[in-house]
Amino acid sequence: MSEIKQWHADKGPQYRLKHDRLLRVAAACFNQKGYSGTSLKDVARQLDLTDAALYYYVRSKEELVYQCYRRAADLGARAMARGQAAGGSGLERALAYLDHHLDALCGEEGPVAIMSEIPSLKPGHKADILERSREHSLAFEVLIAEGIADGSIAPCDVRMTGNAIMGALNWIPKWFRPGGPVSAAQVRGQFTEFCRRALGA
Amino acid sequence: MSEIKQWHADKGPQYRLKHDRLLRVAAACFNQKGYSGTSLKDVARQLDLTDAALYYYVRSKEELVYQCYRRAADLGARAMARGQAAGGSGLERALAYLDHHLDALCGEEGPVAIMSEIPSLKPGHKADILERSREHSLAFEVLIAEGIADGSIAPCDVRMTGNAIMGALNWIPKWFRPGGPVSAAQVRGQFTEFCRRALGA
DNA sequence: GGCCTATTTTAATCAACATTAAAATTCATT
DNA sequence: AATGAATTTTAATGTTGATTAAAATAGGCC
Repeated sequence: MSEIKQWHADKGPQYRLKHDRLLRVAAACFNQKGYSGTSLKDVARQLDLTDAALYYYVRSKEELVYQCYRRAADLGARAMARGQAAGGSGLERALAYLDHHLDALCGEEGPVAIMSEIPSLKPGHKADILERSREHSLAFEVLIAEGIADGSIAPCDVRMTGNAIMGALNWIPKWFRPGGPVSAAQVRGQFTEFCRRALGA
Repeated sequence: MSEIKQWHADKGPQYRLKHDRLLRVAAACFNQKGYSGTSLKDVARQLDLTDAALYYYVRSKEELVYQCYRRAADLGARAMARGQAAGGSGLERALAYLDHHLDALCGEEGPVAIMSEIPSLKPGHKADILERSREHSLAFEVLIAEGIADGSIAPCDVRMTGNAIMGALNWIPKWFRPGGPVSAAQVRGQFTEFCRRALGA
């Protein structure tokens, strides 16, 4: 990550804006067309740029993917932090986290990349993303465990339950389209409702 | 599909066996290394073959993916059929389906491909897989609706709930490894248990 | 053993993108 | 208007891995 900081450090706010836009557009492309299905030209076209121009913002396609995933991980981590900081029982905090994460997934922060291609990241990047993922899953499992301890969540296999809910969450970008038949608010409400039922004691 | 029938029709049982083995190995590769991360050479190596030899079984890499997905869809459809045929309330049938599908996902039928790369299929294949997917989702939603009608499932947004559970299910091959710390039987039991809680009235 | 088919290999070929280098343009600042 | 940094384009170049064609091998059957 220090590499990226250095790479970005000196650039102005203009740069940052466009770079962020790039990540969102790329995430949308990867989610919709698949990784191998999206060429840099595809991404560039949506930004009114040439494919070559992307290299001003990114070292390689691999790094573009990596940064998309990193962004996704950051958003997830932020949601998790908020959830943990929320008051109430374990269940309430878990749901608060989910609500925040859903907001990121479906809301204005733009599309978030589904991490389907972690394995084809280069070793260092892969390790980084995998570590963050594990951390995230673990944090969620802790929330569940705390909920069980305080009686707000029904006893269950924590690992399994965590995996199930994370899976359901990760899959959302597959079927949710902003501006589609279902609104972000609906998804948010109904999904947390679903989880409340699934977890509640 | 008629194309594949023709392609396979005259081949003997030897062929069929190896072809089936190919699909399983390929599915495992795609799930573990990602689509772009697995070259035909990778797949071939695991079969003690040369990459070129695969073309005796498959027209192209795209078709290999397609057939993996088709196999996944077939297994899903079979599980669904069994679930529908099972007796009991809507909830019981839904759970029966899930149990069968989990069996296929984690059991001896070998690894089942995660459909992450549908968008990069060629139009005809894409349409075919998408249609089957929709059919499958719809069938599951019907089960849920019937469960609500007969009082075995708590009222909920059927579409949303279906998507959530299908997402959780589809994600399983991402974290489940046969021979890993968690047994297939455990996953099966705990996952259906989870769904029972989530759905039950 | 000889013949026909099924299967696999060897050795090229090809094509699609990713990537790079150099040149052109934009744009703020003076 | 002139200068220099930031941004983008044009025009090659490379590389990876899919694909193909022809040749080699294996195996059942007469």
